[in-house]
Amino acid sequence: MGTRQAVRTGGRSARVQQAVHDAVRHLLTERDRADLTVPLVAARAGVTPSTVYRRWGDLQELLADVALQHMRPDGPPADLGNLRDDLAAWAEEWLEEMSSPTGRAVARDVVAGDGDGRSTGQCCAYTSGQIEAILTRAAGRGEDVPALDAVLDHVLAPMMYRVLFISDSLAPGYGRALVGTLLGPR
Amino acid sequence: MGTRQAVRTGGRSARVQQAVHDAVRHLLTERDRADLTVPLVAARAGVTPSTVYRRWGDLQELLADVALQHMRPDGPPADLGNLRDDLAAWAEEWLEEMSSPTGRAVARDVVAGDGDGRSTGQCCAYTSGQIEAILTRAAGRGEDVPALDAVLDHVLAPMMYRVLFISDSLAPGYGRALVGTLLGPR
DNA sequence: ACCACTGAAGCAAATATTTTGCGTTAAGAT
DNA sequence: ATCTTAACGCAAAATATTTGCTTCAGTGGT
Repeated sequence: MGTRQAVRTGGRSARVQQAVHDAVRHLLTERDRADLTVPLVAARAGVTPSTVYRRWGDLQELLADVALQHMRPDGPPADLGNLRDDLAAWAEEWLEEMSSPTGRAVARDVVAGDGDGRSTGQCCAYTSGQIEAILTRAAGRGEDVPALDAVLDHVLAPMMYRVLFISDSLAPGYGRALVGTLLGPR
Repeated sequence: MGTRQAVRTGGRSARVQQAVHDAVRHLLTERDRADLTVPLVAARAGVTPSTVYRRWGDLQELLADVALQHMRPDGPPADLGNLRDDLAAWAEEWLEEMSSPTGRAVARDVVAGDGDGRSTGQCCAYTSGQIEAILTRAAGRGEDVPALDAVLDHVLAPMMYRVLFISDSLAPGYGRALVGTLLGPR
């Protein structure tokens, strides 16, 4: 019984994943999402369709995967010196990214493309991680901090609800207002 | 220039819609949702696939349409005599329906299947209508009532977030607790 | 550095699906 | 009762998906 072979993460596999992701992102800028197809993406990526089908299963899961990359935080949350401003800044930035047509589509793709709970789970992990970083930092300063769940319930959830369900443009300062409601008057 | 012809709502069209919806609901109880296809649904409904494609566009939109029926309230919200209990009862009932695997799938279908904002919009209309009925009734009694948006932000949104993004089972009393946070201590 | 092992990609044939043109049926308006 | 045309059925054509088999190239062992 030989050694167990590892999953392949580098080299050609990595290049294919990169090429396919790039192809999706590029096509999404020049065509309507409704007429994206796997063969189209594969052609643009210089890959056979069957490769895409075997790795991602179907277009929905591929879109969810690409959407997740889009949601991955690019760095630790900004440090403005106090909890209220840190949370408000993070919320406003999140809204800025997610309330655009592109952002809304990203959110929908994440929700739509998870047979199991993988993509939504990873999405939660990203945002929870960012919020936790903010809370931990504030606790280190000696501030009173709310529970992570309270922030999810009363700041993130309302923003996500509006992004997913309501297409009206959002009032500026909405994120900051939610933080104000959570933390109470200054 | 002749009279504009109306959309057909009754007779054969209605029967086809009914048959197709029934077929989807039935198949969903005996097969995994991943291997539902339009031809399969059409066969069960006794209809040609092209009929389904022409009326609904694709499987996702059909599933969203069926999911919407599932979310349509079956009556006015229960009247327990005061705002707090009315909201709490409504929230708990909503959770009961939507936190099951079936309920989660329904929510996901509504979000996934809307190219425009039709299905999410209708979904909002249903829930907003129910909440508004509760608020209006309470106002008629002379109670202080929160704004509709406040209920959406701090009661419905957190519940929807958990249904869509977190697969853990929900703590009993979660809906009532959210209402408590919104309305303040009794 | 080379080799053996095998996961992942390519290719192409077999299936399944979606789209489309056209004839037919029946809902709704006059 | 009659007319108009939206919506359905059918079948052919176009696309997309699955699958068996072969080839290619990371990864770990020597």
